[in-house]
Formats: sequence, structure tokens, C-alpha cells
Amino acid sequence: MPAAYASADKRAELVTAATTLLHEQGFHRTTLADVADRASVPLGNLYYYFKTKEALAEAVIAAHEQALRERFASWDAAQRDPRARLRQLVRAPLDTSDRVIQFGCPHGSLCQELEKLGKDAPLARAGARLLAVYIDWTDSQFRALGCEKREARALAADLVASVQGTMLLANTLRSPELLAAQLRRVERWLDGAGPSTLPSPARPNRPRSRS
Amino acid sequence: MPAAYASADKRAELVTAATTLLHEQGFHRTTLADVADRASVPLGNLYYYFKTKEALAEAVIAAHEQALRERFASWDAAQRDPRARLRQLVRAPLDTSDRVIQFGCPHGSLCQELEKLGKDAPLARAGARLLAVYIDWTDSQFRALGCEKREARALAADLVASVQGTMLLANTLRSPELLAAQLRRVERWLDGAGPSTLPSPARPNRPRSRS
DNA sequence: GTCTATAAATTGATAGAC
DNA sequence: GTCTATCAATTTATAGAC
Repeated sequence: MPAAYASADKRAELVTAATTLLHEQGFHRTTLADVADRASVPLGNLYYYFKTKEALAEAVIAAHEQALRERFASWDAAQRDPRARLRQLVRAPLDTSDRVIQFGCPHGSLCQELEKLGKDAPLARAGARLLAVYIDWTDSQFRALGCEKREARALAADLVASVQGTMLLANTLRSPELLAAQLRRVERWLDGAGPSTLPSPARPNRPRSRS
Repeated sequence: MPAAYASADKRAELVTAATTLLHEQGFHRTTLADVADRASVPLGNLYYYFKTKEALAEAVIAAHEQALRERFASWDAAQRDPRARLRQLVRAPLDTSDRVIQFGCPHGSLCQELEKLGKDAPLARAGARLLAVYIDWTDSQFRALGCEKREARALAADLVASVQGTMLLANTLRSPELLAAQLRRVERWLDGAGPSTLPSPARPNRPRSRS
């Protein structure tokens, strides 16, 4: 039934267009006309799928959230060593280096903008879920490494904060070199991070390809 | 001559009002009417002092920049130990903890928003100067600690990224506890950071008041 | 220099034909 | 379900009196 799917497709196309534009321009600077144009949908038609601009943004965040969970699940499946999984997280910004340099982190920059709507704003709460997904997954990796509850939580915050801060700096200074160099340093820090009671966990296939 | 000073005062009041509002609401969400109201100045009068909204924002950034330089200079004067100066930097967000939790870092969140205007946008370049001031000062402290050029640069990026990332997380998750706990961890990291050739510099009056 | 009124453009959202 | 036309509100910026 092409008709039924056409509807779902247009909705998905609108979300995709909005996702890109929210990353590139931010929420407030992106107009619904921008989104409609990019999705090749007449402006008025957009309101058939999303009652308000906020509803569209919530759909974008929901899509981000699902994509994040899927990515984490694929790392969980591909790597047995939690430390190797965390390395994927640290290296991830390099896969889209150009866009990170130009527009910052698609999740972090969105959160920063949405938080200014106020702590009770639905969009702010939705954005916060994104970062929570990051931290919760990172936390569970450190737990799998043998960290106790409090330490795993703190190390997760350390790691996510470092990666987020690195992207902010690299974006602001427009420096791909800074992005790569600092992420490498975070990776090195990660190799030493872990349960403080143990000296250092075994790292069988620790890659030293660079430098 | 009260008349001459009235002019300078109103200009300064507009900048102050705009600084607060840009922090609380961001650039795009803050209207010139907001600024005029908060400064108790009629809207039309604002244009006597600032030709455009961008010009006002540039004045805000210039004020931020000057305030930053003065703060750094006061730390330079008050502390002889570069590591003690860097501790001030790490602890600084605690002085305005409530506002950091509510609105994020006044400099970092502004940069993130302005960078989306494009790398050649005057406001984006102005914002980038702010973070550059942070990094340059931090860099010079690590140099004073005896770090070589490249290492000092990298450590400065480490430190500023960690603090910025921590503020982003604490703001998004609305957690003063996370802010305090993570900044304490950055401080502990700082105590161990330094020239890699030396084991660890002397820390005469290292405070352990917390915990 | 200061202020009121308003222009000009943008934009979120709706009405209503098809 | 889809699309055009348009409203209503907002907002940057200007005109012109005082």
C-alpha cells in the first residue's frame, strides 16, 4: 500500500530534514519553511504531521535517541571488551569530523540551546534524555570493567564531559587537529581509567596504530 | 558632568542587561525589546547606542573578554603557584553554581550558539576569541609549570574541555552535585598534571578541606 | 540625546479548496 | 491527505517629534 507508506515516508523525511537543520542552524534559527523546503514538502503540509514546531523537535530528539541506542547496542555486540566499546565512543566524532568542526556535537549543542527554554520545558527535558543515554551506557561499561557504583558514575561523567568539551573547543576554534589530538588523549586517559583497586586491567588488543 | 556620563552609563547598562539575557535566553531568543526593558531604556533609544543586534552582541562579548582578562590578571597577582591559579579556574563555576546549573556556562553556551552562524560570521569569530583567552591563559600557566610548548597546549585543551564539558552536563542534567563532584575530580587530575619528565611538583599549601 | 510611533520583514500557525 | 493562500504575532529597524 504505497499510499499508507507515502505518509510514513514524508513524516520520516521531515524528521530527517529537521535533524540536519537543527544541527546546522540550531532550533531557534531553523524555520519550519526551511524544514519543509528541505524535505520538498509544502509548508502547510508539515502541520498535518506535526502540530507545532516543538512537536517536530521532539520527534527529532526521539530519532536521535533511537539512533544512539542502536549505535550503543551495535558496539555492545561487536566488542567484548568494555574498554574497546568505550574507545568507539571516544573515536565516534572522528567519523563525522567535518560536521563536528562546522556545527559542533549534534546532541550536545542541541541540549545547550534547549536547556535555555527552562528546566520544565518539555523540549529541555527531552534533550536531557539524550545526554542521559550517553552517560548511562558509559556508566554500564565502567561497571562491566569492575568499577563500583559511584566510581563508574563519576568516570562516565568524566568521559562524556571530556568528549563533549573537546567537541565544543574544536567547533569554536574550527580545528580538526585539536579534535583528533584531544580525542587521542582522552583515549589514552581511558586506557588507564578503571577500578582504582586494580592496577590496570588486561588490554589484549590495545591498538597503537597512530603516532 | 552628569549628562556625558549618563550616556556612558546607559550604554553600559544596555550591555549589562544584554549580557544577562544572552546567558539566560541565548542570542536568538533574546529580543531587543527584552534588553531595552531590562535596562529601562525605550526600545528606539537602544539604536542610538547600537546600530544592530549584532553590534550589541559584539559589545557583550567584548565585555566578557575584558572581564575574563581582568579575572585572570587578578589570579596571576594573587597566586604565585601556577597550579594554584589553575585551581581557581576549575573552582570558578562553583561561585555562580546556581546560574551555571540553570543556564550553562555564559561563555561556552554563547560560543556554541554563535558558531552556528558560520565560520566567517563576525559574531562567531568574536565568540571564539573568548575561548581562546581561556586556553591561552591556561596554556601559559602550564608553561610556567615547566611544560614544553606542545604539552602545555594539550594540557590546556584538556583542562578547558573538561570544565566546559562538566558545565554542559551539569546544566543539562540540572545537577549541582554533578558540577561540584566533577570539578573536584578535575582538580585532582590537575594536581597530577604537569611536565611528564618530572614526577610531581611540590604542592605546599594544597587544600584538602572538602570530601 | 531621548522618546513615540510605525514601517518592513519574518515566521508560526490556520483556513479552506481540492 | 495534500496544497495554496493568508492570518496574526513577533521583531529588527527607522522616521521624526521633542
